Amino acid sequence: MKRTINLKGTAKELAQQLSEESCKKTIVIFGFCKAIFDGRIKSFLPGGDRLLIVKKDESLILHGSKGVKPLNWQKSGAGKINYSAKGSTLVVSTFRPKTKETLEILFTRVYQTTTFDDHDSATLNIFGSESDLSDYLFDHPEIIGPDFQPTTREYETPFGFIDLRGVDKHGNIIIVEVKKQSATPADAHQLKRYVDYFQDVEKVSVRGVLVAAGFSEKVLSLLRTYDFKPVVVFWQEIFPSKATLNMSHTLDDFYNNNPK
Amino acid sequence: MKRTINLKGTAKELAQQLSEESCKKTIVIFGFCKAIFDGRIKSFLPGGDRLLIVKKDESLILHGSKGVKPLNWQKSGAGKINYSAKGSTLVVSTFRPKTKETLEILFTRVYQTTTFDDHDSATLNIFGSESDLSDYLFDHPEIIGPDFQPTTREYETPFGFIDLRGVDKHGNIIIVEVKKQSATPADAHQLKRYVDYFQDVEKVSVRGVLVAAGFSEKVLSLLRTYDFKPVVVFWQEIFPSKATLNMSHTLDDFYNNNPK
DNA sequence: CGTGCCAGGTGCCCT
DNA sequence: AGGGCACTTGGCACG
Repeated sequence: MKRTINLKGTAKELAQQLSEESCKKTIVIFGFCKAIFDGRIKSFLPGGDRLLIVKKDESLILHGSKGVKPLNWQKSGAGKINYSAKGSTLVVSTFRPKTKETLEILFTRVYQTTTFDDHDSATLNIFGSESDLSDYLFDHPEIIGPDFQPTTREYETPFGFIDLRGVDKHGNIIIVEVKKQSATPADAHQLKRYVDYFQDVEKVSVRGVLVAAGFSEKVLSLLRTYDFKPVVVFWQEIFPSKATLNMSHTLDDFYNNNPK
Repeated sequence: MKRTINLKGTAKELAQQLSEESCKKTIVIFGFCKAIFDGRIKSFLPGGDRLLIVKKDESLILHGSKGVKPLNWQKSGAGKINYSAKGSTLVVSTFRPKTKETLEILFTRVYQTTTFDDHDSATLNIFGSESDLSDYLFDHPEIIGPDFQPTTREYETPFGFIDLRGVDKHGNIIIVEVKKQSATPADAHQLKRYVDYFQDVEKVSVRGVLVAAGFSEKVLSLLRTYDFKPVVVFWQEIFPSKATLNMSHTLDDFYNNNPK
Protein backbone atom coordinates (compact mmCIF):
# COMPACT_ATOMS: atom_id res chain seq x y z
CA MET A 1 0.00 0.00 0.00
CA LYS A 2 1.30 3.38 -0.99
CA ARG A 3 2.08 5.80 1.79
CA THR A 4 1.65 8.91 -0.33
CA ILE A 5 -1.13 9.59 -2.82
CA ASN A 6 -1.32 12.59 -5.12
CA LEU A 7 -4.89 13.78 -5.51
CA LYS A 8 -6.34 15.12 -8.75
CA GLY A 9 -9.43 17.10 -9.61
CA THR A 10 -11.08 20.48 -9.57
CA ALA A 11 -11.06 22.72 -6.52
CA LYS A 12 -14.47 21.34 -5.60
CA GLU A 13 -13.37 17.75 -5.98
CA LEU A 14 -10.19 18.39 -4.02
CA ALA A 15 -12.15 20.04 -1.21
CA GLN A 16 -14.38 16.99 -1.06
CA GLN A 17 -11.48 14.53 -0.96
CA LEU A 18 -9.54 16.56 1.60
CA SER A 19 -12.57 16.80 3.87
CA GLU A 20 -12.71 13.01 3.88
CA GLU A 21 -8.99 12.54 4.49
CA SER A 22 -8.86 15.19 7.21
CA CYS A 23 -7.56 13.81 10.52
CA LYS A 24 -6.80 10.47 8.86
CA LYS A 25 -3.72 11.45 6.90
CA THR A 26 -1.24 14.27 6.75
CA ILE A 27 -2.21 16.59 3.91
CA VAL A 28 0.36 18.56 1.92
CA ILE A 29 -0.64 21.16 -0.67
CA PHE A 30 1.77 22.86 -3.04
CA GLY A 31 0.11 25.93 -4.50
CA PHE A 32 -0.26 29.65 -5.06
CA CYS A 33 -2.22 31.26 -2.24
CA LYS A 34 -3.12 34.32 -0.23
CA ALA A 35 -3.87 34.13 3.48
CA ILE A 36 -5.55 36.31 6.06
CA PHE A 37 -5.42 35.85 9.81
CA ASP A 38 -7.55 37.71 12.32
CA GLY A 39 -7.33 37.24 16.04
CA ARG A 40 -4.75 38.34 18.55
CA ILE A 41 -3.30 40.24 15.62
CA LYS A 42 -4.32 40.86 12.05
CA SER A 43 -2.04 39.60 9.33
CA PHE A 44 -2.43 39.24 5.64
CA LEU A 45 -0.22 37.58 3.14
CA PRO A 46 -0.34 38.52 -0.55
CA GLY A 47 -0.23 35.84 -3.23
CA GLY A 48 2.77 33.57 -3.60
CA ASP A 49 3.83 29.93 -3.92
CA ARG A 50 3.44 28.17 -0.61
CA LEU A 51 3.55 24.78 1.03
CA LEU A 52 0.64 23.90 3.31
CA ILE A 53 0.80 21.06 5.81
CA VAL A 54 -2.23 19.86 7.73
CA LYS A 55 -1.48 17.11 10.21
CA LYS A 56 -3.83 14.50 11.60
CA ASP A 57 -4.11 16.36 14.88
CA GLU A 58 -5.38 19.37 12.89
CA SER A 59 -2.29 21.44 13.39
CA LEU A 60 -1.86 23.56 10.27
CA ILE A 61 1.40 25.01 8.96
CA LEU A 62 1.78 27.34 5.97
CA HIS A 63 5.36 27.68 4.77
CA GLY A 64 6.81 30.23 2.40
CA SER A 65 10.03 29.93 0.44
CA LYS A 66 12.30 31.04 3.25
CA GLY A 67 12.95 30.51 6.94
CA VAL A 68 12.20 27.97 9.63
CA LYS A 69 9.16 29.80 10.95
CA PRO A 70 5.85 29.34 9.13
CA LEU A 71 4.04 32.34 7.60
CA ASN A 72 0.75 31.30 9.19
CA TRP A 73 -0.28 28.39 11.38
CA GLN A 74 -2.92 26.99 13.67
CA LYS A 75 -2.24 24.92 16.74
CA SER A 76 -3.65 21.47 17.29
CA GLY A 77 -6.93 21.39 19.15
CA ALA A 78 -7.65 25.02 18.32
CA GLY A 79 -10.55 24.35 15.99
CA LYS A 80 -11.91 22.52 12.99
CA ILE A 81 -10.30 22.88 9.57
CA ASN A 82 -12.64 23.31 6.63
CA TYR A 83 -11.99 22.67 2.98
CA SER A 84 -14.24 24.28 0.41
CA ALA A 85 -14.27 25.66 -3.11
CA LYS A 86 -15.15 29.14 -4.34
CA GLY A 87 -15.22 28.69 -8.08
CA SER A 88 -11.75 27.47 -9.04
CA THR A 89 -10.27 28.58 -5.73
CA LEU A 90 -9.57 26.02 -3.00
CA VAL A 91 -10.25 27.55 0.40
CA VAL A 92 -8.77 26.17 3.60
CA SER A 93 -10.16 27.92 6.64
CA THR A 94 -9.99 27.53 10.39
CA PHE A 95 -11.91 29.06 13.24
CA ARG A 96 -10.77 29.01 16.85
CA PRO A 97 -13.89 29.59 18.96
CA LYS A 98 -12.09 30.37 22.19
CA THR A 99 -10.16 33.36 20.87
CA LYS A 100 -12.38 34.06 17.86
CA GLU A 101 -9.37 33.69 15.62
CA THR A 102 -9.85 32.98 11.95
CA LEU A 103 -7.38 31.90 9.31
CA GLU A 104 -8.35 31.75 5.67
CA ILE A 105 -6.04 30.41 2.99
CA LEU A 106 -7.11 30.89 -0.62
CA PHE A 107 -5.39 28.67 -3.19
CA THR A 108 -5.99 30.13 -6.63
CA ARG A 109 -3.65 27.52 -8.06
CA VAL A 110 -2.93 24.05 -6.75
CA TYR A 111 0.19 22.47 -8.24
CA GLN A 112 0.08 19.26 -6.26
CA THR A 113 -1.91 17.76 -3.42
CA THR A 114 -0.37 14.88 -1.53
CA THR A 115 -1.80 12.81 1.29
CA PHE A 116 0.68 11.05 3.55
CA ASP A 117 -0.43 8.03 5.55
CA ASP A 118 2.29 8.47 8.17
CA HIS A 119 2.84 6.35 11.25
CA ASP A 120 5.07 7.59 14.01
CA SER A 121 5.04 6.39 17.59
CA ALA A 122 8.54 7.64 18.40
CA THR A 123 9.29 10.47 20.78
CA LEU A 124 12.23 12.82 20.57
CA ASN A 125 14.87 12.14 23.22
CA ILE A 126 16.79 15.13 24.47
CA PHE A 127 19.73 15.58 26.77
CA GLY A 128 21.41 18.83 27.64
CA SER A 129 18.52 20.93 28.87
CA GLU A 130 18.80 23.51 31.60
CA SER A 131 17.41 20.96 34.02
CA ASP A 132 20.26 18.59 33.14
CA LEU A 133 22.76 21.38 33.70
CA SER A 134 21.30 22.07 37.14
CA ASP A 135 21.58 18.37 37.97
CA TYR A 136 25.18 18.41 36.84
CA LEU A 137 25.98 21.42 39.00
CA PHE A 138 24.32 19.74 41.96
CA ASP A 139 26.79 16.88 41.53
CA HIS A 140 29.73 19.19 40.80
CA PRO A 141 29.26 22.08 43.27
CA GLU A 142 32.92 23.13 43.02
CA ILE A 143 32.04 24.76 39.69
CA ILE A 144 29.90 27.29 41.57
CA GLY A 145 32.58 27.98 44.14
CA PRO A 146 35.08 26.23 46.43
CA ASP A 147 32.78 26.34 49.45
CA PHE A 148 29.40 25.83 47.80
CA GLN A 149 27.29 23.09 49.33
CA PRO A 150 24.09 22.40 47.35
CA THR A 151 20.99 21.59 49.35
CA THR A 152 17.93 21.80 47.11
CA ARG A 153 16.96 21.62 43.45
CA GLU A 154 13.79 23.33 42.17
CA TYR A 155 12.97 25.19 45.37
CA GLU A 156 9.61 26.95 45.17
CA THR A 157 9.03 30.50 46.37
CA PRO A 158 6.14 32.89 45.79
CA PHE A 159 8.45 34.58 43.29
CA GLY A 160 9.12 31.47 41.28
CA PHE A 161 11.29 28.36 41.22
CA ILE A 162 14.90 28.55 42.28
CA ASP A 163 17.11 26.32 40.15
CA LEU A 164 19.67 25.52 42.81
CA ARG A 165 19.98 26.40 46.47
CA GLY A 166 22.84 25.81 48.88
CA VAL A 167 24.99 27.17 51.65
CA ASP A 168 28.60 28.28 52.07
CA LYS A 169 30.83 27.32 54.98
CA HIS A 170 29.59 30.35 56.95
CA GLY A 171 26.02 29.15 56.67
CA ASN A 172 25.00 31.90 54.23
CA ILE A 173 22.33 30.89 51.80
CA ILE A 174 23.42 30.80 48.16
CA ILE A 175 20.83 31.08 45.42
CA VAL A 176 21.92 29.89 41.99
CA GLU A 177 20.06 30.77 38.81
CA VAL A 178 21.10 28.55 35.92
CA LYS A 179 20.94 29.57 32.26
CA LYS A 180 22.25 27.46 29.40
CA GLN A 181 22.66 30.45 27.10
CA SER A 182 24.23 33.86 27.48
CA ALA A 183 22.78 35.75 30.43
CA THR A 184 20.20 38.46 29.77
CA PRO A 185 19.26 41.44 31.94
CA ALA A 186 16.00 39.64 32.73
CA ASP A 187 17.98 36.72 34.15
CA ALA A 188 19.80 39.05 36.53
CA HIS A 189 16.49 40.57 37.59
CA GLN A 190 14.96 37.14 38.09
CA LEU A 191 17.80 36.24 40.46
CA LYS A 192 17.40 39.56 42.26
CA ARG A 193 13.76 38.66 42.83
CA TYR A 194 14.68 35.39 44.53
CA VAL A 195 17.42 36.92 46.65
CA ASP A 196 15.10 39.74 47.76
CA TYR A 197 12.52 37.15 48.74
CA PHE A 198 14.91 35.35 51.06
CA GLN A 199 16.32 38.52 52.54
CA ASP A 200 12.91 40.13 53.12
CA VAL A 201 10.96 37.09 54.17
CA GLU A 202 13.49 34.80 55.79
CA LYS A 203 15.68 37.59 57.19
CA VAL A 204 18.91 35.82 56.35
CA SER A 205 22.09 36.72 54.48
CA VAL A 206 21.87 35.59 50.89
CA ARG A 207 24.40 35.44 48.05
CA GLY A 208 23.28 35.28 44.43
CA VAL A 209 25.08 33.36 41.71
CA LEU A 210 24.18 33.48 38.02
CA VAL A 211 25.43 30.61 35.90
CA ALA A 212 25.42 31.16 32.13
CA ALA A 213 27.38 30.50 28.96
CA GLY A 214 28.41 34.14 28.74
CA PHE A 215 27.88 37.60 30.13
CA SER A 216 27.51 40.90 28.30
CA GLU A 217 28.92 44.09 29.79
CA LYS A 218 25.40 45.29 30.55
CA VAL A 219 24.57 42.16 32.52
CA LEU A 220 27.91 42.22 34.33
CA SER A 221 27.21 45.79 35.37
CA LEU A 222 23.81 44.71 36.70
CA LEU A 223 25.42 41.86 38.64
CA ARG A 224 27.92 44.27 40.18
CA THR A 225 25.05 46.53 41.23
CA TYR A 226 23.30 43.62 42.94
CA ASP A 227 26.59 42.13 44.20
CA PHE A 228 25.95 38.83 42.46
CA LYS A 229 28.58 36.46 41.17
CA PRO A 230 28.71 35.48 37.49
CA VAL A 231 29.91 31.95 36.73
CA VAL A 232 30.71 30.99 33.16
CA VAL A 233 29.98 27.35 32.34
CA PHE A 234 30.85 25.84 28.97
CA TRP A 235 27.99 23.41 29.15
CA GLN A 236 28.38 22.36 25.54
CA GLU A 237 31.83 21.04 26.39
CA ILE A 238 30.70 19.35 29.58
CA PHE A 239 27.59 17.46 28.68
CA PRO A 240 28.54 15.28 25.67
CA SER A 241 30.14 12.52 27.74
CA LYS A 242 27.33 12.54 30.26
CA ALA A 243 24.79 12.69 27.47
CA THR A 244 26.31 9.70 25.76
CA LEU A 245 26.25 7.86 29.06
CA ASN A 246 22.64 8.73 29.81
CA MET A 247 21.49 8.04 26.31
CA SER A 248 23.67 5.02 25.55
CA HIS A 249 20.99 2.39 26.01
CA THR A 250 18.67 4.28 23.77
CA LEU A 251 21.45 5.29 21.39
CA ASP A 252 22.22 1.60 21.12
CA ASP A 253 18.68 1.10 19.89
CA PHE A 254 19.16 4.05 17.61
CA TYR A 255 22.18 2.70 15.81
CA ASN A 256 21.19 -0.98 15.77
CA ASN A 257 17.45 -0.83 15.40
CA ASN A 258 16.22 -1.55 11.92
CA PRO A 259 12.93 -0.18 10.61
CA LYS A 260 10.08 -2.63 10.73
CA MET B 1 6.45 24.10 -16.97
CA LYS B 2 5.49 22.05 -13.95
CA ARG B 3 6.07 23.62 -10.55
CA THR B 4 6.43 20.31 -8.75
CA ILE B 5 8.40 17.28 -9.89
CA ASN B 6 8.49 13.92 -8.16
CA LEU B 7 11.93 12.36 -8.34
CA LYS B 8 12.56 8.66 -8.75
CA GLY B 9 15.57 6.44 -8.27
CA THR B 10 17.79 4.68 -5.76
CA ALA B 11 19.12 6.42 -2.68
CA LYS B 12 22.31 7.15 -4.57
CA GLU B 13 20.46 8.58 -7.55
CA LEU B 14 18.21 10.66 -5.30
CA ALA B 15 21.21 12.03 -3.40
CA GLN B 16 22.75 13.04 -6.70
CA GLN B 17 19.60 14.77 -7.99
CA LEU B 18 18.95 16.51 -4.67
CA SER B 19 22.51 17.83 -4.54
CA GLU B 20 21.90 19.44 -7.92
CA GLU B 21 18.53 20.92 -6.99
CA SER B 22 19.74 22.17 -3.61
CA CYS B 23 19.25 25.94 -3.25
CA LYS B 24 17.39 26.07 -6.57
CA LYS B 25 14.11 24.52 -5.49
CA THR B 26 12.30 23.66 -2.31
CA ILE B 27 12.80 19.95 -1.58
CA VAL B 28 10.18 17.86 0.19
CA ILE B 29 10.85 14.27 1.22
CA PHE B 30 8.21 11.93 2.60
CA GLY B 31 9.91 8.98 4.26
CA PHE B 32 10.80 6.82 7.23
CA CYS B 33 13.78 8.22 9.06
CA LYS B 34 15.83 8.48 12.21
CA ALA B 35 17.61 11.68 13.17
CA ILE B 36 20.38 12.71 15.51
CA PHE B 37 21.29 16.23 16.51
CA ASP B 38 24.37 17.27 18.43
CA GLY B 39 25.16 20.82 19.41
CA ARG B 40 23.64 23.12 21.95
CA ILE B 41 21.75 20.02 22.96
CA LYS B 42 21.84 16.34 22.07
CA SER B 43 18.70 14.83 20.65
CA PHE B 44 17.91 11.66 18.87
CA LEU B 45 14.79 10.61 17.18
CA PRO B 46 13.95 6.94 16.64
CA GLY B 47 12.53 5.77 13.34
CA GLY B 48 9.17 7.01 12.11
CA ASP B 49 7.39 8.48 9.13
CA ARG B 50 8.41 12.11 8.66
CA LEU B 51 8.17 15.04 6.30
CA LEU B 52 11.39 16.83 5.47
CA ILE B 53 11.44 20.30 3.93
CA VAL B 54 14.61 21.92 2.66
CA LYS B 55 14.12 25.43 1.38
CA LYS B 56 16.22 27.34 -1.12
CA ASP B 57 17.83 29.37 1.65
CA GLU B 58 19.00 26.06 3.17
CA SER B 59 16.66 26.21 6.11
CA LEU B 60 15.73 22.63 6.96
CA ILE B 61 12.59 21.48 8.74
CA LEU B 62 11.79 17.92 9.81
CA HIS B 63 8.14 17.43 10.77
CA GLY B 64 6.57 14.52 12.60
CA SER B 65 2.92 13.55 12.57
CA LYS B 66 1.89 16.01 15.27
CA GLY B 67 2.27 19.60 16.35
CA VAL B 68 3.29 22.93 14.86
CA LYS B 69 6.86 22.70 16.05
CA PRO B 70 9.31 20.64 13.97
CA LEU B 71 11.11 17.65 15.50
CA ASN B 72 14.46 18.84 14.17
CA TRP B 73 15.52 21.82 12.12
CA GLN B 74 18.39 23.94 10.93
CA LYS B 75 18.31 27.68 10.42
CA SER B 76 19.10 29.36 7.14
CA GLY B 77 22.70 30.39 6.74
CA ALA B 78 23.84 27.98 9.41
CA GLY B 79 25.71 25.63 7.13
CA LYS B 80 25.74 23.49 4.00
CA ILE B 81 23.27 20.66 3.55
CA ASN B 82 24.67 17.42 2.16
CA TYR B 83 22.83 14.60 0.45
CA SER B 84 24.48 11.21 0.26
CA ALA B 85 23.68 7.51 0.19
CA LYS B 86 24.81 4.76 2.54
CA GLY B 87 23.65 1.65 0.78
CA SER B 88 19.90 2.00 0.39
CA THR B 89 19.73 4.75 3.03
CA LEU B 90 19.41 8.37 1.97
CA VAL B 91 21.37 10.58 4.35
CA VAL B 92 20.69 14.28 4.74
CA SER B 93 23.25 15.93 6.97
CA THR B 94 24.13 19.44 8.02
CA PHE B 95 27.06 20.94 9.86
CA ARG B 96 27.03 24.35 11.47
CA PRO B 97 30.65 25.39 11.85
CA LYS B 98 30.04 28.23 14.26
CA THR B 99 28.44 26.13 17.00
CA LYS B 100 29.82 22.77 15.82
CA GLU B 101 26.27 21.52 15.52
CA THR B 102 25.52 18.48 13.43
CA LEU B 103 22.21 17.10 12.27
CA GLU B 104 22.00 13.76 10.53
CA ILE B 105 18.78 12.43 9.07
CA LEU B 106 18.78 8.84 7.85
CA PHE B 107 15.96 7.88 5.50
CA THR B 108 15.75 4.10 5.36
CA ARG B 109 12.65 4.43 3.23
CA VAL B 110 11.69 7.23 0.87
CA TYR B 111 8.03 7.20 -0.10
CA GLN B 112 8.11 10.31 -2.25
CA THR B 113 10.55 13.07 -3.15
CA THR B 114 9.12 16.29 -4.53
CA THR B 115 10.90 19.38 -5.76
CA PHE B 116 8.92 22.62 -5.72
CA ASP B 117 9.95 25.46 -8.00
CA ASP B 118 8.30 28.10 -5.84
CA HIS B 119 8.30 31.85 -6.40
CA ASP B 120 7.28 34.18 -3.62
CA SER B 121 8.15 37.85 -3.38
CA ALA B 122 5.38 38.71 -0.93
CA THR B 123 5.94 39.72 2.65
CA LEU B 124 3.61 39.10 5.57
CA ASN B 125 1.84 42.24 6.76
CA ILE B 126 1.01 42.45 10.44
CA PHE B 127 -0.92 44.86 12.59
CA GLY B 128 -1.49 44.55 16.29
CA SER B 129 1.98 44.30 17.83
CA GLU B 130 2.88 45.55 21.27
CA SER B 131 4.35 48.64 19.68
CA ASP B 132 0.97 49.37 18.06
CA LEU B 133 -0.70 49.01 21.45
CA SER B 134 1.73 51.47 23.02
CA ASP B 135 1.01 53.92 20.22
CA TYR B 136 -2.69 53.50 20.83
CA LEU B 137 -2.31 54.13 24.56
CA PHE B 138 -0.26 57.23 23.84
CA ASP B 139 -3.22 58.53 21.86
CA HIS B 140 -5.80 57.34 24.42
CA PRO B 141 -4.16 58.11 27.80
CA GLU B 142 -7.51 57.98 29.63
CA ILE B 143 -7.27 54.18 29.46
CA ILE B 144 -4.28 54.32 31.81
CA GLY B 145 -6.01 56.70 34.19
CA PRO B 146 -8.08 59.89 34.31
CA ASP B 147 -5.09 62.13 35.00
CA PHE B 148 -2.43 60.38 32.94
CA GLN B 149 -0.52 62.66 30.58
CA PRO B 150 1.86 60.76 28.28
CA THR B 151 5.18 62.39 27.50
CA THR B 152 7.52 59.84 25.92
CA ARG B 153 7.43 56.56 23.99
CA GLU B 154 10.39 54.18 24.09
CA TYR B 155 12.34 55.97 26.79
CA GLU B 156 15.80 54.46 27.26
CA THR B 157 17.31 53.63 30.65
CA PRO B 158 20.30 51.49 31.62
CA PHE B 159 17.73 48.83 32.54
CA GLY B 160 16.06 48.82 29.16
CA PHE B 161 13.41 50.66 27.20
CA ILE B 162 10.33 51.99 28.93
CA ASP B 163 7.25 51.54 26.79
CA LEU B 164 5.40 54.64 27.89
CA ARG B 165 6.28 57.49 30.25
CA GLY B 166 4.10 60.31 31.50
CA VAL B 167 3.04 62.46 34.42
CA ASP B 168 -0.07 62.90 36.56
CA LYS B 169 -1.58 66.26 37.52
CA HIS B 170 0.67 66.43 40.58
CA GLY B 171 3.76 66.13 38.43
CA ASN B 172 4.57 62.57 39.57
CA ILE B 173 6.26 60.47 36.95
CA ILE B 174 4.26 57.50 35.71
CA ILE B 175 6.04 54.54 34.12
CA VAL B 176 3.87 52.27 32.00
CA GLU B 177 4.94 48.79 30.97
CA VAL B 178 2.78 47.44 28.14
CA LYS B 179 2.15 43.75 27.52
CA LYS B 180 -0.26 42.43 24.93
CA GLN B 181 -0.70 39.10 26.70
CA SER B 182 -1.39 38.13 30.27
CA ALA B 183 1.10 39.62 32.69
CA THR B 184 3.88 37.41 34.04
CA PRO B 185 5.85 37.80 37.26
CA ALA B 186 8.82 38.82 35.13
CA ASP B 187 6.79 41.70 33.68
CA ALA B 188 6.01 43.00 37.16
CA HIS B 189 9.63 42.79 38.12
CA GLN B 190 10.80 44.47 34.94
CA LEU B 191 8.56 47.40 35.83
CA LYS B 192 9.93 47.40 39.36
CA ARG B 193 13.46 47.80 37.98
CA TYR B 194 12.41 50.80 35.88
CA VAL B 195 10.66 52.47 38.77
CA ASP B 196 13.63 51.83 41.07
CA TYR B 197 15.90 53.37 38.46
CA PHE B 198 13.93 56.62 38.36
CA GLN B 199 13.57 56.83 42.12
CA ASP B 200 17.27 56.14 42.73
CA VAL B 201 18.73 58.18 39.92
CA GLU B 202 16.27 61.01 39.42
CA LYS B 203 15.17 61.27 43.06
CA VAL B 204 11.55 61.77 42.13
CA SER B 205 8.23 60.18 43.05
CA VAL B 206 7.31 57.48 40.55
CA ARG B 207 4.17 55.44 39.99
CA GLY B 208 4.21 52.18 38.08
CA VAL B 209 1.44 50.95 35.81
CA LEU B 210 1.35 47.52 34.17
CA VAL B 211 -0.93 47.14 31.16
CA ALA B 212 -1.81 43.60 30.12
CA ALA B 213 -4.62 41.42 28.82
CA GLY B 214 -5.00 39.72 32.18
CA PHE B 215 -3.48 39.28 35.62
CA SER B 216 -3.00 36.11 37.64
CA GLU B 217 -3.36 36.18 41.43
CA LYS B 218 0.39 35.75 41.80
CA VAL B 219 1.12 38.78 39.62
CA LEU B 220 -1.57 40.87 41.35
CA SER B 221 0.03 40.06 44.69
CA LEU B 222 3.37 41.20 43.31
CA LEU B 223 1.84 44.43 42.07
CA ARG B 224 0.30 45.07 45.49
CA THR B 225 3.72 44.51 47.08
CA TYR B 226 5.27 47.09 44.78
CA ASP B 227 2.23 49.37 44.90
CA PHE B 228 1.79 49.26 41.13
CA LYS B 229 -1.46 49.61 39.26
CA PRO B 230 -2.74 46.86 36.97
CA VAL B 231 -4.70 47.98 33.92
CA VAL B 232 -6.58 45.41 31.86
CA VAL B 233 -6.78 46.24 28.16
CA PHE B 234 -8.81 44.14 25.75
CA TRP B 235 -6.53 44.94 22.88
CA GLN B 236 -8.22 42.37 20.69
CA GLU B 237 -11.40 44.41 20.89
CA ILE B 238 -9.69 47.74 20.39
CA PHE B 239 -7.39 47.30 17.45
CA PRO B 240 -9.51 45.87 14.62
CA SER B 241 -10.85 49.24 13.54
CA LYS B 242 -7.40 50.77 13.67
CA ALA B 243 -5.97 47.75 11.93
CA THR B 244 -8.47 48.01 9.12
CA LEU B 245 -7.68 51.69 8.78
CA ASN B 246 -3.92 51.16 8.65
CA MET B 247 -4.16 48.19 6.35
CA SER B 248 -6.95 49.36 4.10
CA HIS B 249 -4.81 50.32 1.12
CA THR B 250 -2.97 47.02 1.27
CA LEU B 251 -6.11 45.06 2.11
CA ASP B 252 -7.61 46.59 -1.01
CA ASP B 253 -4.78 45.02 -2.96
CA PHE B 254 -5.35 41.82 -1.06
CA TYR B 255 -8.97 41.44 -1.99
CA ASN B 256 -8.78 42.78 -5.54
CA ASN B 257 -5.41 41.59 -6.66
CA ASN B 258 -5.53 38.58 -8.96
CA PRO B 259 -2.67 36.14 -9.22
CA LYS B 260 -0.47 36.68 -12.24
C1' DC C 1 28.37 40.95 14.41
C1' DG C 2 26.59 40.87 19.25
C1' DT C 3 22.87 42.44 22.42
C1' DG C 4 18.34 43.03 23.63
C1' DC C 5 13.64 41.85 23.20
C1' DC C 6 9.02 40.78 21.08
C1' DA C 7 6.30 36.70 19.43
C1' DG C 8 -0.39 35.06 16.88
C1' DG C 9 5.64 32.69 20.19
C1' DT C 10 5.11 26.82 21.13
C1' DG C 11 5.47 23.22 24.21
C1' DC C 12 5.86 21.17 28.81
C1' DC C 13 4.79 20.42 33.31
C1' DC C 14 2.57 21.89 37.27
C1' DT C 15 -1.71 22.81 40.12
C1' DA D 1 -8.16 24.82 32.04
C1' DG D 2 -4.67 28.19 33.55
C1' DG D 3 -0.22 29.64 35.34
C1' DG D 4 4.71 29.73 35.15
C1' DC D 5 8.71 29.06 32.39
C1' DA D 6 12.29 26.84 29.19
C1' DC D 7 13.37 26.84 24.30
C1' DT D 8 18.64 23.95 19.37
C1' DT D 9 13.50 29.34 21.07
C1' DG D 10 13.17 32.33 15.87
C1' DG D 11 13.32 36.69 14.01
C1' DC D 12 14.04 41.72 13.99
C1' DA D 13 15.90 46.07 14.92
C1' DC D 14 19.61 48.57 16.63
C1' DG D 15 24.43 49.94 18.37
